[in-house]
Amino acid sequence: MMPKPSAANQNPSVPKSDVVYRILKRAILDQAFAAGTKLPEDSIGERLGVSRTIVRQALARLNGEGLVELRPNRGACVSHPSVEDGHDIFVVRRALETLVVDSLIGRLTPPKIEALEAHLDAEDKARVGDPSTSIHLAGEFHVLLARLTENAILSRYVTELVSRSSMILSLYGRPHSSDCAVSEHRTLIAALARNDREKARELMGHHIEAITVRALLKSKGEDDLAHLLAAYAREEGL
Amino acid sequence: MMPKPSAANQNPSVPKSDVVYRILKRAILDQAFAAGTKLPEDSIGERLGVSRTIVRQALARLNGEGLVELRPNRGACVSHPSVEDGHDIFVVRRALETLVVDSLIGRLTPPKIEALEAHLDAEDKARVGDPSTSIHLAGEFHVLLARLTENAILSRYVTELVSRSSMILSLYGRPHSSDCAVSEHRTLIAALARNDREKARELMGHHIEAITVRALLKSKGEDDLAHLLAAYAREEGL
DNA sequence: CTCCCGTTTAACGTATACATATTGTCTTTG
DNA sequence: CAAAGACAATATGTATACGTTAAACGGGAG
Repeated sequence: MMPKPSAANQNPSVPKSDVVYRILKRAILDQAFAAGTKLPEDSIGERLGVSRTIVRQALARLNGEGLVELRPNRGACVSHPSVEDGHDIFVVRRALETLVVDSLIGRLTPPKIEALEAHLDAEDKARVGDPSTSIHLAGEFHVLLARLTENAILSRYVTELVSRSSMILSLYGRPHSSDCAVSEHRTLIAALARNDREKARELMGHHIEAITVRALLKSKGEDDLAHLLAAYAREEGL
Repeated sequence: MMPKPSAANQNPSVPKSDVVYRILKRAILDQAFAAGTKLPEDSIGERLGVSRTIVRQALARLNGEGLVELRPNRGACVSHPSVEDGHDIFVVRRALETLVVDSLIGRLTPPKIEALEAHLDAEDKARVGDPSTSIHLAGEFHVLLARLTENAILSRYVTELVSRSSMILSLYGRPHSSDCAVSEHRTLIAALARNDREKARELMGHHIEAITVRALLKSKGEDDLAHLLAAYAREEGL
């Protein structure tokens, strides 16, 4: 049996903890680990050929981003956000992505617009291919948009929210909803390109709302076992 | 010399790394450490009576919140945000705090309003006392407001932004600017209490803008030595 | 006197070892 | 038979040790 999954020793100039962080993050977002899955430091470290120290750091970081829950003395597990968490996330996301649009108006240089359109093309191409890639690109679109504002904090927050949105979508969304319609992205970019602030804001608002509906649609009182039980327990006075 | 600063061993049910995290965070926000101060794991651990492991975790967490800069293989130091960072922070803060107001309208129960007014009274009392306490309370007001939305993500972001704002203020603000005028907080709460959404939004917007001006006022081309040097260097083609 | 390069030193990155807390199970007892 | 307590297994919390990197220093050549 091979001691490591693949890839020989990487350049040590990139800390291992970063590598493990990315691996775990990707695994979680790709739903390789279902929500609630326990993430023991030992097994992960052994599987990845690193010590617990590294895994621990990665888990702490993921916890900071809301992807991993860290229960003291009880181990880490993949986050299982509630429907309420979902609402909270999308409410904040709408505010911040509207700010993204605002920040971008009047500051989108031609090369930036090109980058965006290149991304749209990629999204289109992926639409007929791997659905996993398609979903990933749809999220990346929003991340790219945020990054173009050159506002580091805004970019970081949007990135985090997009990640968590994708968790919400996988938990409560339609089985194979295509996340974001590419056409909505296109019309938004068009409005941005002609510096139509009001239209762009409106489009982004509607777009996020559409995503919200898709992500939380299935949630009309099903599937969120923990949440339902909590409701019943409350009725019983527990 | 005493091996530990004070306080006997605490309950081990609260992880030491949390304690160290809070100590360092407070120290940074109280400006006990100036911006740019190096934070070597060894010395801090020795001083606090914990191992490097603990300090390391705390530093990583602070880095995640933007209070500490973590240069690979070169150690950690207190963040030294630029004026541009300051602008970025306040832009996002305005968007999110406006969202806070929006979320609160129509949902402020009497006990919540009482809590807010109690805080305002505390702010008033502190105004004549310790200026450090006063500044701290002014920030806490915004944190409290955000927490009352019961939106965990929103609350976390606002808390983080308030922390970073205080760093900006200490770096670029007027020497003894009183951060937030308590009166601005009072009028805002009044508007919230009578569910006047438009007025409350407007007041919050103006308030954040006022804070922004106070925090970045001194920055008209002075004090930010590194930034200025960088500008000159750029002119000289360096 | 200045610049370059090998040496030194301090600090980080990582692994490992020990201590401790929690969970599930088994036994015992009413 | 059910419930309470003890024990073992598992996994985390923390400390320490080792290897390596990068900044600091000092000597020699130009």
